[in-house]
Amino acid sequence: MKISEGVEWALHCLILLAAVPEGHALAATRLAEFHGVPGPYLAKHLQALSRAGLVATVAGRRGGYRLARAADQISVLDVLLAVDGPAPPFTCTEIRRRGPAALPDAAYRTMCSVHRAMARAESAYSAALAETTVADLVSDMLKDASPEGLIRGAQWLQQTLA
Amino acid sequence: MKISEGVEWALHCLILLAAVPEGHALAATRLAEFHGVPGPYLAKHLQALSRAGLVATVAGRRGGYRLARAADQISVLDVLLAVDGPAPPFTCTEIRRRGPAALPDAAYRTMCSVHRAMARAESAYSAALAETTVADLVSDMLKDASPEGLIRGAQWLQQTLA
DNA sequence: GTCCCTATACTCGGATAGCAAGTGTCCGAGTATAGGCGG
DNA sequence: CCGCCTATACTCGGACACTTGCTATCCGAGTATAGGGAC
Repeated sequence: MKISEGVEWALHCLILLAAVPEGHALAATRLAEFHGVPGPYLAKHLQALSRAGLVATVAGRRGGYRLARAADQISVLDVLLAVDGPAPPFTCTEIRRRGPAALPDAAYRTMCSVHRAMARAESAYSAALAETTVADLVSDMLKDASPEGLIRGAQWLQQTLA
Repeated sequence: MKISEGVEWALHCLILLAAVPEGHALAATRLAEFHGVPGPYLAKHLQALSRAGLVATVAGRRGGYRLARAADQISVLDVLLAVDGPAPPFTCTEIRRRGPAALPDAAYRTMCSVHRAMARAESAYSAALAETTVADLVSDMLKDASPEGLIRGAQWLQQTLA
């Protein structure tokens, strides 16, 4: 089990985008250089966020990405589903229907016990991610980050948007 | 994010092994043919369970696998960690330490907010899996399965162990 | 009849190929901007 | 001086190679068993 690295990148990008004032946008190249990650590949994940409707794109010369809705209306779960895909981590292959003890398909009305147990765990996982929003990440970050780092980030942002 | 298919197989194997009476064992080949999965590959995952101490191996002619401890002492989380590996799904690459707003490593005392959010969700996930045991899976399965299927399984097991 | 020995057949265990998905990169289509030109 | 037009430079979007890890398989080392022989 492994979560795509792009999820982490996307979340950090959304945190940064939350600091961009209305009417401005950040290009994929800028987001990449701020985070020190390969630009073209980050663009791929930003496109996924765009398809999912989490960020809006602004075309043209001073274009780029901006949040499509308020930061407290974007949950971490939304980001995970957008970047990593909506497929659940555990997929039941119904192996109980194979082998010498198999029965006709009509005999299997309910999920198998293994599937139920995994589904319960995934619900708990999703719930935890759904109740955390990008706005929460921002406030958590502001609470713990060193003033020095925040100042540098703000200066970079101001200079880049100018 | 995708969980190895072997996790499902391993759980079903443990459920079946829970039905094996004391003093007997089931070979990997038998477990594979009961579940209709490729034998040599299943063996690989059974070895992982063996390394983790969840199942005990019996060598020799009438050998095979049996549970290493009581079914209510084996949690689903144990199985996931044994088969899928102990590495957490989300790995923080500390991208906040890169780019123009980076600071010396000493400035980063706490986990970043993204990392904390993912860690919370994974804790909820692990907790849900830890409180479900193989014994629970067995009783759930017995509750819902059709009598016909249970009879066939019991017959197969009796015939195989004889 | 009982015990011991040997050969056997079966078991697990790790090392070895094949394949799919994630990772990383590139170039083309489209658009807001900036400058130049005409009125 | 103001408005319009054109060329430009920048943006996103999807299509193309590469690497890592999961999937699938095989053969070798080790052991309890079953049979045969000796006492």
